[in-house]
Amino acid sequence: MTDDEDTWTPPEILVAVDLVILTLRASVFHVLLIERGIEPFKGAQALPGGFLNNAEEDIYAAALRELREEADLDGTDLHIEQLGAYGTPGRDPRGRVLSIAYLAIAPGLPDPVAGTDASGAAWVPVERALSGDVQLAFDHWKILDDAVERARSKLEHTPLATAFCGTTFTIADLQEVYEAVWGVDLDPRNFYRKVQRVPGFIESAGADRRMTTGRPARLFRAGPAATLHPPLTRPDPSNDSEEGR
Amino acid sequence: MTDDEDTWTPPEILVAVDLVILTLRASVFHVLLIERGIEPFKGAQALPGGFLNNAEEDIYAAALRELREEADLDGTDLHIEQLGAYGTPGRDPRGRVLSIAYLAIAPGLPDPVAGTDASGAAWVPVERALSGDVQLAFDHWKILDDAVERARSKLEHTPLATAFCGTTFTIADLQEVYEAVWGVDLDPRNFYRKVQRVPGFIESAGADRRMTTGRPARLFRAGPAATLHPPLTRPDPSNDSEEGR
DNA sequence: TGAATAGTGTCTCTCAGACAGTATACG
DNA sequence: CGTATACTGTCTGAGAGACACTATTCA
Repeated sequence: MTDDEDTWTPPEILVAVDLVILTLRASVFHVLLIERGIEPFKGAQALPGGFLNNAEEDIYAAALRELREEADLDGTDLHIEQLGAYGTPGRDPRGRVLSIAYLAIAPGLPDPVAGTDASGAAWVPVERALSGDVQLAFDHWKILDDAVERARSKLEHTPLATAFCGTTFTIADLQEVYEAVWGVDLDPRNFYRKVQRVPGFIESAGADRRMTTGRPARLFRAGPAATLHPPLTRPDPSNDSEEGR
Repeated sequence: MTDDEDTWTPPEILVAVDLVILTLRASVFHVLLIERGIEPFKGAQALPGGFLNNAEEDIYAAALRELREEADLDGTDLHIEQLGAYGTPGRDPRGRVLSIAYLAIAPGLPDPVAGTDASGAAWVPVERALSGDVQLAFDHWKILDDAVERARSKLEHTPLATAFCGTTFTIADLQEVYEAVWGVDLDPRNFYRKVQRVPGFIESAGADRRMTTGRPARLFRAGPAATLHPPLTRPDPSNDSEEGR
């Protein structure tokens, strides 16, 4: 905006939207990946996403549209937040593409995605997707890594864990979310008290119960709190090299 | 990416970079704002920023360039991180502009910015900038608000506060940062112990001292830690309506 | 009845906040 | 000497983690 005021015009750039859709399936933390059918990165796995439809489309609306087209999910039910912009030149071999990444959290979906627009959509365990065994297209490994860290961190200070559950859930369900996303084991009894003590985190959903062997559990729904006071802190990973005392 | 595979081409969009530069001046939390000299929003205050130079420029590099051009700051010394993308259609009355916002933290700069590219650059207290008394251009109020909340939050879990100080600082300096950014008063004695206990937060910078009235203070520099364990938590704002006991 | 899961009580250790008290500079 | 700032010690109450114990269901 300094030199060449008369002749210079700002460049126009291709803008895309990428989605990191996280969920819990059978108590395991999963992400939705799609096998690319065309070059570049043909045959590799990629996050669902695509370009803006037109120069007037809102980026958030584009994220909702891709969610519908590629995962057959209704974004109005889900937690969605923006992760950030990934715009390093060269990240797409076809040319300059600026991608806005979104993080979506879905309640456990029992069946693999089928009949969707993209062929080869599949839920992949996050641990496997980040392990290096899976070939990820573009800079999608970095985007996924950022998304997972964002989710892990937000579990501590926000009620994000409830977004992994349905409208009602038990405290054991909530604990499964924390254990799967953080990759740790938690004491059910301490977890129980801790969660109950945070004002506005969860509230009772009637005297309802639930089928299982053992004593029925109370059902809860997400409460009005936007942040957790006190927070639920992750166990310190510095206690790794522990001895049997 | 679904219909009109043969005829449709993705739209190209103008991409800009906006900077939220935060610092401490005389123990008060400030942000750098620039008075706009041209329409739209002529006469209003705006965050420094501008369009990408060309279609190959990296967005992070563009942020560094704007930092140099508009604030005469060298980004290699500063903490810089991406805040997010702001792309609502209509945010710029001239047309569709997607803006990538960056957060920069600078050590206290004693003098107002002068001799810079943009006329009317000024440090404005954050509280005043967000109060509504200052007319902010575009959606810059929202960007600033997000940036301030990001900074406040990161003070808890990362050594970000050291980015507000020079290479060496006293613990009292660090406390001023926390007090100014959070807008609270802290007990110096508890703060002292708390900060010292976090491994890797700060480390002694020799037996150096410092001029002031009263006992000289030890100097420290930023330590190697990327996150603070345990964190420094903000006082609970729910203790507002307190009585005199 | 036993197995399985849900939920409670209680102990101990650590940490946060309050604040008395000591140390070292300047005038 | 007093004053101002830097730093240390100690008390108390709240929360984290460990774990014994009670409650309620199904087979």
